[in-house]
Amino acid sequence: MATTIKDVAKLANTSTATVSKVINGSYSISEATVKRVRAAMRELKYTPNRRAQSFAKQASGSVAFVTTLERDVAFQNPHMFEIMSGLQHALARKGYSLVVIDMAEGNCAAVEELMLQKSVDGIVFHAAIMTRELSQLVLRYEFPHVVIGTPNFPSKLCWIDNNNPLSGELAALHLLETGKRLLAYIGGKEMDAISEARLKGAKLAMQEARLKFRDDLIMRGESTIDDGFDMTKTLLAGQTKPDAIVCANNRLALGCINALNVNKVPIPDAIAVVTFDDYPFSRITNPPLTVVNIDVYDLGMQAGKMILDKIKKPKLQFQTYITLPKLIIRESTKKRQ
Amino acid sequence: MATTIKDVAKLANTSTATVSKVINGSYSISEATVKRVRAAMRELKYTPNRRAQSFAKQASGSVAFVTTLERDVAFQNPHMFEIMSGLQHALARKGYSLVVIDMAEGNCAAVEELMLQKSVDGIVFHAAIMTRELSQLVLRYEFPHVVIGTPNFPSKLCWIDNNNPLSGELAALHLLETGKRLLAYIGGKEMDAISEARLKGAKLAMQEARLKFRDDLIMRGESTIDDGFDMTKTLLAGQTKPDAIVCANNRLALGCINALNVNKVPIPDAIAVVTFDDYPFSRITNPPLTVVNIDVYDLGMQAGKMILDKIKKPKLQFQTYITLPKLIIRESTKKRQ
DNA sequence: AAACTAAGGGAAACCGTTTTAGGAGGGGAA
DNA sequence: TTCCCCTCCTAAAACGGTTTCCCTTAGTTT
Repeated sequence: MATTIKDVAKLANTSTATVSKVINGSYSISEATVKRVRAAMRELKYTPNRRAQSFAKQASGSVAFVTTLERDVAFQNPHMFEIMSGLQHALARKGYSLVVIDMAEGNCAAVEELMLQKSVDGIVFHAAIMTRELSQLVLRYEFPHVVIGTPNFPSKLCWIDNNNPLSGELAALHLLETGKRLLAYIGGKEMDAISEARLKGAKLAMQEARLKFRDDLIMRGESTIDDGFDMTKTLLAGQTKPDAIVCANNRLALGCINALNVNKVPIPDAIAVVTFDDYPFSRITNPPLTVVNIDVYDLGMQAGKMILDKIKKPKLQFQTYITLPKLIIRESTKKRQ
Repeated sequence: MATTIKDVAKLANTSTATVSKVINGSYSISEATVKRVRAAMRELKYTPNRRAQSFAKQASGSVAFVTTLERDVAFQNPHMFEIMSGLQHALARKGYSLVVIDMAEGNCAAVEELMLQKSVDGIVFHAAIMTRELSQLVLRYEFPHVVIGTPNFPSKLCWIDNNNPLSGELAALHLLETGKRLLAYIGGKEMDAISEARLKGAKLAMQEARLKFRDDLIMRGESTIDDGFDMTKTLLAGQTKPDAIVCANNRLALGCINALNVNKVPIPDAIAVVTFDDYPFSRITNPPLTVVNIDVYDLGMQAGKMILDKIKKPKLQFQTYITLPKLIIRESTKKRQ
């Protein structure tokens, strides 16, 4: 039999109500009593039973992170881990715990259950799994939520995201500064909101330089190493060869670099390459990759803070970009020494 | 006001006890009653309140995964995500949820709290964060647990791990088969249990071939790309040059390959390279890496099943290796076509 | 027909907290 | 002195299920 609040009350010669108040603060209790209770708690090594607590308080003290742990996708999203890390830290700091849910392909039922069961106080979604249907569902229940990343359809959901357009702009600007003019873009399919946002930013940078992104230099495919390779080959075979390539993400970039190397295209002299998000291996590709990096850990952290805010004040509404992208210049865009 | 079990009971014209029994099964209830109750539940869109359930049942229905989400370390452990994925799936299948806990540097208090608070029914630890102190703590509380990976000190904890020695053996065997004889090993520090286990296996393979691992060809350092690079350089500068290098993990391998390339050492003709764990980028290094791969997803899955077993039968004791390593041969050990 | 058994169902206890409503006691104001 | 107000504390009622224990009923044995 574990020690309960009653044992503490008895030992401290007071009522359970008083003990509870001492634990939770926010009530006026005389200093003497507080001391007595504290001593009793210490003596009995008492810790409140969390299950009873969340039952009585009508709040679980936990937040769900709904994302995809899909085997292959997870590999494509090393970021997920860092986001989760930031999220967990933000929550733990306030005594909340993080429950990870894998949202298999369109399985809204799992999320509905989560809200119905009241097993968590709030939900953080990864934009990658957000569908219109799911969005409706969350709004209908008026459940505290935050989406990390921008949903790729209009919605009234609360979200926070990195500034992807700005990232794209920075990438293109950098290339322009190194004297490149014929920029190509290798991105995901149209539904890939991140890729599109970055492209948008890149286009903006060109426009501001009174240049234009050539439509035939914009390629779209799956976000895989293989497709990055193929799209690059297609670009090389085209009539207008670019003098720089912006890759929407690291997988495409890996494929791209590989294709350039195989075809013995000098990087960056003939074609420079820039991509997004710094990874350990960005430094050891041949040549090392220039990237526009964003702080995903911080993104998770902010999301954590926001969901806690939302839980406190459910009416809170926000849609925002956070964390500024930062350019890390490596050999894929600058001459080797 | 949410709908409760009472509402259902009233509508189905029965008692809450009966409704509860219908929900949980395992009691004899007439078919007619079951139907009536089910209908009422459906009509009211009733879902049991999970907080109340875990309070009444004295079981939270969740399992903690205690690991390190440390910013840098997480990058070094892309595996963590896959393990987590397998774990989550195994748990979800049985209606359990996964709580992720970051165990900051030796913070046993967090784990003790977890057990004291009874906020989870069992704990899965990642071996990387296992200390003697923590081990004692868990054993003292007799708390259901599973350690993924082998603790690097003797302990009575329950654990499951990949067969790292066998992986090492396979790696070395493969090199021997391709005609290599002077094997070098680039690994983590002595306390890196995984690295040591793989080395042990590699040594065994050599022994069986009546060869010996030369001590001066065994290097130890941090598991970073940089140290992999440096250790390889040291090997190249040594008097006895190896004709093959076994790298304890992918970071070391990346550094190693890089160093060989920089020094224009032909791979695999002069020196072959083999490492462990397949990553997307294993395919696109120059040359692509031969790896001995293990199924970490499955590891997580098995750990999930085991912790559920332990929760049911706390006396269960096991320490075991699972999942067989598999060799994936690429150009870093075979001649290019 | 009586006695026994098994199955179905309900009343009430229980799980360990929090929270509410109210009581006791002391101090200050009228 | 009386009244009021504050402070500190407590008894008891939630919170929403599960589980135990017992009662009823119908079927089976003897």
